[in-house]
Amino acid sequence: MTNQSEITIRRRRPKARPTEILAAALDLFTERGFNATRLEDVATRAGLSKAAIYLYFNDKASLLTALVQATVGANITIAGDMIGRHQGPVAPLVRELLSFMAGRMQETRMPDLIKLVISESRAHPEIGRFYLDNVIGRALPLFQSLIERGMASGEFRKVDPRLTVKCLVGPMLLGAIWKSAFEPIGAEPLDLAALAVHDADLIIRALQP
Amino acid sequence: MTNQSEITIRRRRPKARPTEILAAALDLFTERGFNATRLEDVATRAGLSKAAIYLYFNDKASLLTALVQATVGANITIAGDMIGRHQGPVAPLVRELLSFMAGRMQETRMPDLIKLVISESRAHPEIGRFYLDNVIGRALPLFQSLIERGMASGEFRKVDPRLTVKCLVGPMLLGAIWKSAFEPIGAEPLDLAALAVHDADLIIRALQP
DNA sequence: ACTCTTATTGACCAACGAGTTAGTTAACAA
DNA sequence: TTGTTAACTAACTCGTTGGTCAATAAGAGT
Repeated sequence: MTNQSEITIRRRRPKARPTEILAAALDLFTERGFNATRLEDVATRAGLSKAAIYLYFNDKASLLTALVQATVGANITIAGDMIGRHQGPVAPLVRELLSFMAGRMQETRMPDLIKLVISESRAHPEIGRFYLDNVIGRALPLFQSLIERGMASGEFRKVDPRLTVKCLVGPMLLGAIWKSAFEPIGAEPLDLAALAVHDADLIIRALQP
Repeated sequence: MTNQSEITIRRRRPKARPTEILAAALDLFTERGFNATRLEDVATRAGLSKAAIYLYFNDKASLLTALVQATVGANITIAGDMIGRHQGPVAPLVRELLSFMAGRMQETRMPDLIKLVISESRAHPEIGRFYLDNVIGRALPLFQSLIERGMASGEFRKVDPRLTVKCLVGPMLLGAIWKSAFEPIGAEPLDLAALAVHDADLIIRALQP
């Protein structure tokens, strides 16, 4: 408020702008939600004017699209590598992957982004479609291949891999929504790491022949 | 469009209004989302004027609150009865309860309502809080007591009941979001009944001593 | 110093939609 | 028939905000 060093000095830094804008947008979208966030506020937080945002993005929705693109892709690629590289029994890898997910959920703003995508997928189908194709459509088959590998080697009993994958991932989705939607309004904190361990434990046991 | 019988005849039917308004609101909220729905449209679909809505509801948000209250409370009570009445081994009851949930998800608009609550809990904390207290805060302990009963009788092995409940419910939440957020934009349909059966199956197996 | 390019902005607008109000009409009782 | 009340609406207010544009200034090159 009384911060005198906040006097805006016009600067031309076209390279740095987009990421600054996205960072500000992520902050505000997760704090107040997509609709309640005024582009004006994104601008001030990013240290430029609202009009300048339109030099770098087409409209409000494309901010969200860019955010999803920048954030989620990387994690899936890492997970894919983990799975591709791995040899031997798959049970430890299942544990490792779930713990990896839990870690990302605690450290990054993935839960908020997931909530945003779910919330806005009606009003902005492009965003939902992108998420469906690039996150869900990649993550689920990845896990599914893992289960199938375990079944082929006799490590796991025969089950429907598609349903099993959803049972494996469901609790983590619950965790994400818990963190992003319910903790902010007073729900007791949920230990995602512990949930991941327990989840992996239950599913692996359930898959013993 | 050319429906001549649509000439609006003013009627005074105060008893019927609220439910008609809520029905219209539910339709539109789930179709277009909460923010994108104009109160004007709710009014026309309900067959009255926007101003009349304010005779029955305080504001837009209270429409959503009323919707949640009317829809979710009943189911939980039913589930509570099922659990209270039940005797003997709990495994069959777990299956029955999950299948009951799946049924409600397929037949009613619960998935859409859940998505709405999640989406709007930031902008309208009262709604989120209500859901937290009356749905989550009732449903989870209910399931938890069931698990604990099974553990006490020796039917289940000892596990953390809180985490286990979340692993049990998570897949159903995934199902709800799948139906409400992703199926409308082209995701392959998900058989919730089959998911419920599989989910119950996995968890019960995982809980064998 | 002086251009020239382009990043940046202040000021604007059009549209929109939640909520209000003053007036109108249905229903019913006396 | 008429008066009264409660249900209802047309038409308005008013704050809000996404998006635009002409004007401005920062920096690079000369």
